Amino acid sequence: MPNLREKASHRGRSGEDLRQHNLSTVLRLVHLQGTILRSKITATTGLNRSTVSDLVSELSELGLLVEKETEATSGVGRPSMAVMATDSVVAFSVNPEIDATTVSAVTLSGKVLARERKLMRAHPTPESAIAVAAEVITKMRRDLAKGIKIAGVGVSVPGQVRSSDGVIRFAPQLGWVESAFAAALSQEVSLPVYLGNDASIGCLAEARFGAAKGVDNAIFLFAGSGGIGGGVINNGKTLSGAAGYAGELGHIRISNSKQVDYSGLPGTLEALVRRNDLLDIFKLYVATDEELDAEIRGTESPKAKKLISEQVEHLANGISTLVNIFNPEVVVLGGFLNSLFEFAPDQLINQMRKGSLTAASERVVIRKGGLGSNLLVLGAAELPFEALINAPSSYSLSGA
Amino acid sequence: MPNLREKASHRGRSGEDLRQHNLSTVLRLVHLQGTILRSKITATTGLNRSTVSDLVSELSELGLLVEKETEATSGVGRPSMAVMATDSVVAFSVNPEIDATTVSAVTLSGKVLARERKLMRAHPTPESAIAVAAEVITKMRRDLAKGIKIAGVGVSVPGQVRSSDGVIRFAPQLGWVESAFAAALSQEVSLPVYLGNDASIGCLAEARFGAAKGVDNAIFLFAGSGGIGGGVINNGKTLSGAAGYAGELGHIRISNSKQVDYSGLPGTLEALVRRNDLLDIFKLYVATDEELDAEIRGTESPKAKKLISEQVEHLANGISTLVNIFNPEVVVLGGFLNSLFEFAPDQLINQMRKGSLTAASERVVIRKGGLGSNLLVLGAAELPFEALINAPSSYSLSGA
DNA sequence: ATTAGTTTGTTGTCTGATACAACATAATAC
DNA sequence: GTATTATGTTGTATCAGACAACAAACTAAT
Repeated sequence: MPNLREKASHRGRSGEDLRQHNLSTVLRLVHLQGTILRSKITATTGLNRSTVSDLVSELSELGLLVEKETEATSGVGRPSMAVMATDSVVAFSVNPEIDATTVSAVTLSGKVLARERKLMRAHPTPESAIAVAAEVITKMRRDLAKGIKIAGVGVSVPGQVRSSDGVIRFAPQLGWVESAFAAALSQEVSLPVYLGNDASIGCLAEARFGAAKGVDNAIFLFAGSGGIGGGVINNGKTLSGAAGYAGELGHIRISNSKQVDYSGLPGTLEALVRRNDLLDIFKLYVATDEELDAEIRGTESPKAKKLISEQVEHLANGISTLVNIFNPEVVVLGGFLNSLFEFAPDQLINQMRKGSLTAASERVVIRKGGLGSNLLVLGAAELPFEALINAPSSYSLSGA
Repeated sequence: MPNLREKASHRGRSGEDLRQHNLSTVLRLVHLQGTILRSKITATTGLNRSTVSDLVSELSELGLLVEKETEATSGVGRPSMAVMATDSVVAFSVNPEIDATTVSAVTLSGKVLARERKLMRAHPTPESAIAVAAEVITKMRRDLAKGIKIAGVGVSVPGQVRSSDGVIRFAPQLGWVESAFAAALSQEVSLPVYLGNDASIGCLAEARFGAAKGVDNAIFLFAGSGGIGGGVINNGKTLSGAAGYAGELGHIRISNSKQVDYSGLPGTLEALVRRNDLLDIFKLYVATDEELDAEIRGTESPKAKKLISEQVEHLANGISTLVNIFNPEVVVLGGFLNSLFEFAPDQLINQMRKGSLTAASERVVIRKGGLGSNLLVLGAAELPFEALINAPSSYSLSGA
């Protein structure tokens, strides 16, 4: 028999857990909503007015949120207090890429205080990326106002991350293998460091603040220069899998083609929907998603149209499979996948329906990702914020 | 803004919820373990001895579990009381098939008290299946000892089920479309009726009592005469999707073949791994899984071997995709899929690894389903039991 | 302007659930 | 038989949330 004590599902709850849960619930609500009336918190949580009052003042004393009188009164009765997340708690988000490493400072209230993109001359190693990140974080930290507290660092990794210990298993574009990235960066900056797969993080951001806001069952497909990543929100929670590798939606096999993807797997979505093939046909070497989108929109070339159309079909086939598996409400497309969708929305939707069960696909909505360049910045910052929100009264915040 | 009150994630908890949660935790533990020492409950839940004592006696008074002195003492100290689920709470499970409808009575302690398989002369309609099920349930109920309470009825449906209202959307083998099965059966027997997809139910049963017992991340693939179904356990919970249709793992597209499956979708796992093709090659018209398994094991025909080998490859490709998506610890195979696996385990494993990410597949174990014919019986009974366990003190049990 | 009505914040009290400590009980070990 | 160990039982303490009463701050109607 496995050790049952380990399983959260079999743990009992005590009064203190109750308090923690309710503190978390209130803080999460405030964090997600930005600003929210205390009366709204009461209504949403179902807790008593006096309890909410108590919870809010405890969170206030912890320095996690701020109360403000509402000026604009709407309706009869005593106006309710507005509650908002503090600007004084910050998380850093780090996004290592092939040619640059970006570091940002994000407040618990969702403001991006600073962003710095450090171009890397040589192909980055984990060590060089850690050094750059540590340097920028240390500098930003000095520049922050006194009294600001740091929740930690979130890193979006274009590759597979073992969530339990923050090890990068394999990041094909960067060529990184088995790097204890979180531990090393944490050592450098003396802050807790959380790692996540970039697509999972993007999914989280879209589900919290973007195109799938408020949706409990969503799929996110995101394509960049390094292939196709994905994430899944099932019942409001990120699909994680046993070791945290779940959600590799680019690597679903949709064809018996021998064409391989960036991880060497044949016939997958990523192998058949290739940004580089599109760039080639437009004779582009490098292009931003915007430039590529403009080409796709404007092209009159039958050859290009044929290629695009084929990719739309492959994408639809991939989405079909995912719809059958997950029965989502929303499918969010990011990067050039959205350009494909907008090129031929009907073709994509029809082909998707052809390949999926009626019951599962009848209510599916396909949407464009809504957060643009802030996607990974906000998403990565959510990792330390999530840890903070899950343990508001015991989480150890660091000074600036 | 969506109505936040609806979302469980934003609900606060009060003291009563705490009690409910702890009662549920204890009852669930007892239900899953069969018999468990009170000291073990204390250790597992982390709750205080006195609290556990209190919880157990409340559940005892509710007639949900029984305490017994342990005779076999092991170790020093006062012997702990053994706690077991009562035999006096029963759920009925119903399994409609093309040629028969099976009804069983299962106790909360996991014993199958009765089972009756009613052959259906004509192709069953929802109405005829409901009539048969109601008749058998009523008879069994009369035969039960006095004092036995009924938790409800669980139905395993070979098709897509909308979990919210217990409507069968589409059951291809049975030819049923849009049937309010749960409501109708509930009307007949005056008991709460819960519906589930057969493969999801099988998955649940395997995860609770069978080959994936104690595993928090598992995939279940089950093949019968009606195609391939599947279920997913993610973080200990059944994957449900927005409307409850998630987990249609037979309908993942793995090839660009035009061959369609029983739902008319081309190139899917179900379209390419076909029981009927195997039957044909062995010149069988109908066969049990055991008979088919014997043929597969014993065949010397190169043609048959080739076909089997192809099916193994397709199955491996399907599993690859699922492994990439879900990163499970265990993949459980049921029905003839297990025969395919045992025919060529190395081929299947190698091909699976070829098609999946190293990180995701390195620890995957493929196993044979361990519950046999009790699979759906136990699984379907879990549906009402689950409802009971989630609200032990307020669930309304019916008399026998 | 005054008053009634409405909604929300605040305060003190009550209830209920779990923790804790002390004691009782039942086994083993020597 | 006594010491030791582990568990059940009982009474008390603590803590969190519910509830009721009241105060506060607004709108609307007269």
